[in-house]
Amino acid sequence: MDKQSEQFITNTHENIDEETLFVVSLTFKALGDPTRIRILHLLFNKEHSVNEIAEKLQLKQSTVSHQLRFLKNLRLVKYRRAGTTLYYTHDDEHVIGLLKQTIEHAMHS
Amino acid sequence: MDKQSEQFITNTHENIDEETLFVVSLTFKALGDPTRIRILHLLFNKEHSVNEIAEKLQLKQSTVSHQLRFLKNLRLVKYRRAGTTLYYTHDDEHVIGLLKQTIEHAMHS
DNA sequence: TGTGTATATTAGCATATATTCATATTTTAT
DNA sequence: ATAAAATATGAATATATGCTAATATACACA
Repeated sequence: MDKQSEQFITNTHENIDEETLFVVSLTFKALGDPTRIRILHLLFNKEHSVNEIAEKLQLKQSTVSHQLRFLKNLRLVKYRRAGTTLYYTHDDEHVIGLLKQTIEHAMHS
Repeated sequence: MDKQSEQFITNTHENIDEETLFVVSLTFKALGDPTRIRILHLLFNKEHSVNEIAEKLQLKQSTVSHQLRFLKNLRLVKYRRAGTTLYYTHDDEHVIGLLKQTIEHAMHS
């Protein structure tokens, strides 16, 4: 067995494949910013428009819009339109679960 | 009831306190980098020295040392000394759990 | 004490990221 | 068609982040 194959096999359980690594790090990166955490937290229980989010969290409309685009690209949020208003909700139960878990853990420690 | 108190109360369940927000975002930030994920993943099952990590993951010793310091500051890893060699292990079951969950989820989707 | 080995630290650089301002786009209602 | 309201976008800026080379430190042992 040549060295490369050997290394491949011996590392099978220690290496993550590139694609998984990419997805996992992106997921955590999305949750690694206070503004995005606050937005997602606000969307825990009910939908909010962009302006509602901006007002409740004291952020610029532009900031909220940028972060929502980020979250939407990762399919972590979705929206429904009502006239000119867009109501955003979360769209990834797994990620919301991670966030809830971690908030719980941080609060009780 | 004055406006400030009113706002405080109505926002009680929508706002995260500053300290929790800080801890949560730091935790996710730690997991939001491919290199740190690979290191933690390598430490899932057994301890590794700095050089072992560097060799297995094809990273510079300096890079590994820097990331280990980062992880140690957050108490995500610890080490034992054996002569001049430091063997690192993970040191936060909750965070390792988050990582395992997310890797599992990413692989089966 | 001197030498080799393992790890840590410092400084510099390049890239990534978050926010803001200004402006554009989209939709609705008149 | 035009105006108003809500949201999105682009560009600029400031800061954060990760990597690297070079060097320093810590430990073991002759």
